[in-house]
Amino acid sequence: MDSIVAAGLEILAAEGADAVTMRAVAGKLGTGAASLYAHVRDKGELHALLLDAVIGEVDVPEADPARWREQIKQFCWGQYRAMVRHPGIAAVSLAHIPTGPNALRCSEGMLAILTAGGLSKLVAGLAVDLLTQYTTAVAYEDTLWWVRAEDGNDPFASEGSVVAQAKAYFAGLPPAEYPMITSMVEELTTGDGDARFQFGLDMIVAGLDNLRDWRLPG
Amino acid sequence: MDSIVAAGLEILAAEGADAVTMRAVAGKLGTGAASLYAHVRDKGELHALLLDAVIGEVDVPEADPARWREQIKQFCWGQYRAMVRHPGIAAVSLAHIPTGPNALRCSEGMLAILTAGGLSKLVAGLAVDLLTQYTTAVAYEDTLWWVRAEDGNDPFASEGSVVAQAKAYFAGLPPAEYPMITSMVEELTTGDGDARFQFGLDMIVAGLDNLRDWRLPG
DNA sequence: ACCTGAACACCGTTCAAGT
DNA sequence: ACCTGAACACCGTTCAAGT
Repeated sequence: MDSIVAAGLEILAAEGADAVTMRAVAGKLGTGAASLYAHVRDKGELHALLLDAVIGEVDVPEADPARWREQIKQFCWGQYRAMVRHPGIAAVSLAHIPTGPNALRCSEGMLAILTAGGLSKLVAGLAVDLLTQYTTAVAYEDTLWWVRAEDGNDPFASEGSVVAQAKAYFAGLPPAEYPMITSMVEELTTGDGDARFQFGLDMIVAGLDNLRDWRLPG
Repeated sequence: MDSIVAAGLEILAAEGADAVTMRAVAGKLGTGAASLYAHVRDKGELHALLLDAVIGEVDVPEADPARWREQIKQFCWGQYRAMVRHPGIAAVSLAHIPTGPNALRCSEGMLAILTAGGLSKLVAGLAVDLLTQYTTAVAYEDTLWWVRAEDGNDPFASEGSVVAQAKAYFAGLPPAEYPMITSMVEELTTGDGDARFQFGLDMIVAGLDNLRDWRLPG
């Protein structure tokens, strides 16, 4: 059952989330797909196990009230890097909403950091969801590039050329119809995944700072 | 080719994104799956067409510099509601990163509103990605509940009982291991999808207000 | 208890053949 | 140009049969 997770992670890294099929995992273990059902209820549970294994690699810092902004950013960077280390897992996370033991440990740690920082319980809870979702979504977008570069037939496909392609696409649009986009080509295509992730983190933390006592409408 | 989109949207609404197969769409049209390939390159293009059709329902307000905060929130609410009206489309959007003509029109309008509000071009561009991603992710989470309620065998499954289930789950955790979560059960499970979406919007706009001249690191 | 092969009911996509 | 049936190479899952 542990070797099942290991085999799944190998396939995930090599061929992406869609390639983690019952048959492929069983094949890597030298057996048939039906054998897996003795250890795992279905494909969804297998994916959930992979997800929680990856989340287990993320460090959660002890809450230090004076440094909550750095700490929450540091944690999210750890989660982001763990997902980038396992390309494809972000897709699994988006499809599942993680609830395994390691995910709980992360939520617990994030709540400790955020409430130590003076956020209300309600805002801390909402922030945990929002930060997790944001981190996952950016990691997912990064791996979309990876998959596309992988199975495209252009041997020069790489992160650089994807940006170049986007730049050419925006620049080629009719300026009359798209005055904003065509006048902002440079700004729209600058910055790699890491820089863009940093922007979102800075922005979310700034937003939390301003809404630490936000209340439900009505 | 227009009827293909209509058939796809019908299946999407009735059975979710996974049910929009070539065979199902062709079946609804009284033909075979192979016939669709005369009008559409592959399943991905079909999904992209559905996505752009839904995005076409979203209104984009004329930029009014004094009201950029309300305007951008209003736009995102429109996009959110359009996706909730077509359960399942959010999953398609997450998998594709929309680039159709209607998506371009939306990006153009958002950039106009945000730059009118005084955000730098760089921040406006990053904000468009972030807001679109946030809106899609929340709509997607909403429809996850919907799907689960749909195919669960519990006839009482509904939004209310999902929350009740989560509440019971959190309350049942060992307090020694999860002191934060168990002491915040009420706050963690309060607020429906709409209220949570509003929180994120308020937070993102507050964050943008504080980072309107953010620059790339280094 | 665990594993297996074979089968069932599905997929997306291709392709030769028709009109 | 458009449509079709049949086929290919896959899926997840079940189940009777083995050890």
